[in-house]
Amino acid sequence: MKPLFHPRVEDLDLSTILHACADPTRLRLLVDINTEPGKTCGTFETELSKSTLSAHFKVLRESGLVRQELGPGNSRLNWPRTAEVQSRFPDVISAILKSVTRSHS
Amino acid sequence: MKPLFHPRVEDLDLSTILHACADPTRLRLLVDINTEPGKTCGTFETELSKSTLSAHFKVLRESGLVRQELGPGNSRLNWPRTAEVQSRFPDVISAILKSVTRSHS
DNA sequence: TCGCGTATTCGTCAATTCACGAACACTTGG
DNA sequence: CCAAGTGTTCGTGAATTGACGAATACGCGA
Repeated sequence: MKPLFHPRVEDLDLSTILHACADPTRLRLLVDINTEPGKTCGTFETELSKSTLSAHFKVLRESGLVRQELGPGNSRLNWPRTAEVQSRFPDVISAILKSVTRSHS
Repeated sequence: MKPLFHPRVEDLDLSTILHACADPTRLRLLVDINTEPGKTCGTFETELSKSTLSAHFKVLRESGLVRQELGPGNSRLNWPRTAEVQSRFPDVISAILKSVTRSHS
């Protein structure tokens, strides 16, 4: 099987990361992954089709915001790479996540 | 003449703001505006055409990141609305701006 | 090995984005 | 009033995005 691509920390690009966060669906996914690390793709609440959701996860993964690891039964476990991203761009992701959870409550 | 539209603070939308920041050109403009408040549109270093640049300023303005004010000779003075944006989404913009200036030096 | 569950890939499609030049609008100095 | 300077608007075109269903790939339990 094909290994999933993940950018190295030194290759992270701020514009790419912001673009990944700029979509409401992806921002929601990112918050959920950070709230409940290790969730599989099928466990997210959404109205979107599987293929659309898969594409969004791909954007998050290739931007470096999320690490996807193979789980049981061909599932993907989604882990936040927030700490790694913060090492390159301090406070950016944490501030975004806080703003979302804050305005949502 | 037509007054330029500016969103109210309570109408700011995080996804819209992140989208505005996600373009490298606009991010650069935003940094420049914050570094040197009051610059006119024509004083930014760029290879882009006037119409393209004008469109980018419009995105920044309509997202709420920048206030454009009429200056002498039909020019536009560009002011950051960073403080206002921060009141809705604390630390988001400041963290982004710091990351850009930091990685650029 | 067969079938089920999970997720990706592919092809398509409508909508949006980003770029440009030409034309227009507005202010100001001569 | 005219010309120069500054930006916006409009029409165009190429590229990207975001959505979907159908088909495919993979792991695992029976």
